[in-house]
Amino acid sequence: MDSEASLRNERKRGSGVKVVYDILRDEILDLELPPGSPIDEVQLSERFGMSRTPIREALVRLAGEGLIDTLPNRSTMVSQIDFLNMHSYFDALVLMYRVTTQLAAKYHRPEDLEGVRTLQAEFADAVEAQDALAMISTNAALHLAIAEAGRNPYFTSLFSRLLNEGRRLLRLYYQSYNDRLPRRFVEEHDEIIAAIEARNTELAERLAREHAEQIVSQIQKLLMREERLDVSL
Amino acid sequence: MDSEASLRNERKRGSGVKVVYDILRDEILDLELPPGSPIDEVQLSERFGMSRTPIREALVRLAGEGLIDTLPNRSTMVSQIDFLNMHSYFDALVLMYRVTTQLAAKYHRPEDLEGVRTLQAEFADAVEAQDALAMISTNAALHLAIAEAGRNPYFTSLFSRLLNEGRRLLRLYYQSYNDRLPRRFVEEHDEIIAAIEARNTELAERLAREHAEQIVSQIQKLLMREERLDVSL
DNA sequence: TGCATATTTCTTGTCGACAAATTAAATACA
DNA sequence: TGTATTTAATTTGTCGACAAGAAATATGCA
Repeated sequence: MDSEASLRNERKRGSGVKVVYDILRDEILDLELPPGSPIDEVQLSERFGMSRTPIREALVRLAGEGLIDTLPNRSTMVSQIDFLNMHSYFDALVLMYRVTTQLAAKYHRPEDLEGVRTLQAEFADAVEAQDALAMISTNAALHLAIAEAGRNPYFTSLFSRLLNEGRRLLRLYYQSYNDRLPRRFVEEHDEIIAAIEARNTELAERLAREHAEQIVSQIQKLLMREERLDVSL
Repeated sequence: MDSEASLRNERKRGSGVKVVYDILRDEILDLELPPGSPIDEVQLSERFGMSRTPIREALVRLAGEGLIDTLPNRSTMVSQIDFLNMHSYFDALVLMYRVTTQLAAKYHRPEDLEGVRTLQAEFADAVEAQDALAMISTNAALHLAIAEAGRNPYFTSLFSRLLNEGRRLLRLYYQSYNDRLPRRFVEEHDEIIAAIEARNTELAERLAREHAEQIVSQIQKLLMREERLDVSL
């Protein structure tokens, strides 16, 4: 497993941290590194064929985004998904859906919508193919593109963080995405995009709110189902 | 100037980065390090009496919060205050004022209000003493305490970031705070706290919104005055 | 055997040094 | 004198090594 380490000498100076950061980030979000997994610096330095210094820098960045937890002088591990404060997450997610969509209707430029439409087409393909993992990631990319058209970096960065955490959460339950609901999401996306294009801020906000609440209520149903399973075991 | 470096040997392992991070952060927010200031790693390592490694880690964290900008292989410097996208900042600030106050009215516990009242008293003292710098920092602390009573870490962390950036911004114009307006802020704070205690979410949200818009419009007036000055020079 | 203490092992935090990238200075040339 | 190319100096990115803390293991003692 030295496919990454073998790049040792062809790496450009300064690119190491980004590579490590991106790969670890994806592995955490895809649950390849499940919550609670220990993060060993020397192990990572062997795997990526570089010293501990750049590894460490990547870990500091991940810790800054709350993806890993570091206990001083002790182990560092992938952060837990907090099921207790889930309502905080849903509150923030719904609000960001609303406000970013509203701002997109207000401030977008025509060329922004091209990228959005491309991603919407990819999302529709993923739904058609019943590829739940692709649905999750293209959905996040789509809404992030809408947020960027709203041109408020504060909202966009918070929204991005929330969508990433959601990616981790949804991956736990992606099996149940194989029903008829996603098709409704495709239609809702189309409506939202149309409202943005028409610069109808009120409608865009309302549709985004309903869309977000749909998603949240579905996740909550999944969580409750899971809880019942826990009890019955 | 080796008052910091002289602590070399009494420092506990692992505390170095936090010290450097905290000090640099304050110096940036207080404009002792104005936007655009170059950050030299070896200079800092001499000043703090430690190697470049912990300095570097502190800088990575500061970069993660957008307080410094790092160009690869080149200099790193204190990030600029972005006057062009100011409306994004105000939009986000007002929304966070509203939502955190609303959630505080909903979820606060009685003991939360003790800390809030203490900070409100400190704010009133600062206004009475016409200490603009203290007003800025106690005001931020007060609203952050309210946000924490709302118990949504996503909103609280974004709000904290916004208040910090505001601290930097306001410090540019704090002279003009020596007028009668701050007294009105004291009264508005009292009303907001009362609404929170009464768990009147709608009122709390409305008051917070008006309060935030007051502040924003005052800052905007200051900015416009400054622009006129720029033109006349 | 059961518990407290000492020792070893393992992981993290820090260090000084080196090498690559960039910038500044110096030299060559028209 | 002005511009292009080389050379030196500065600064960042990376490395290997060492030391401090904490955890695991071993030892001493009742």
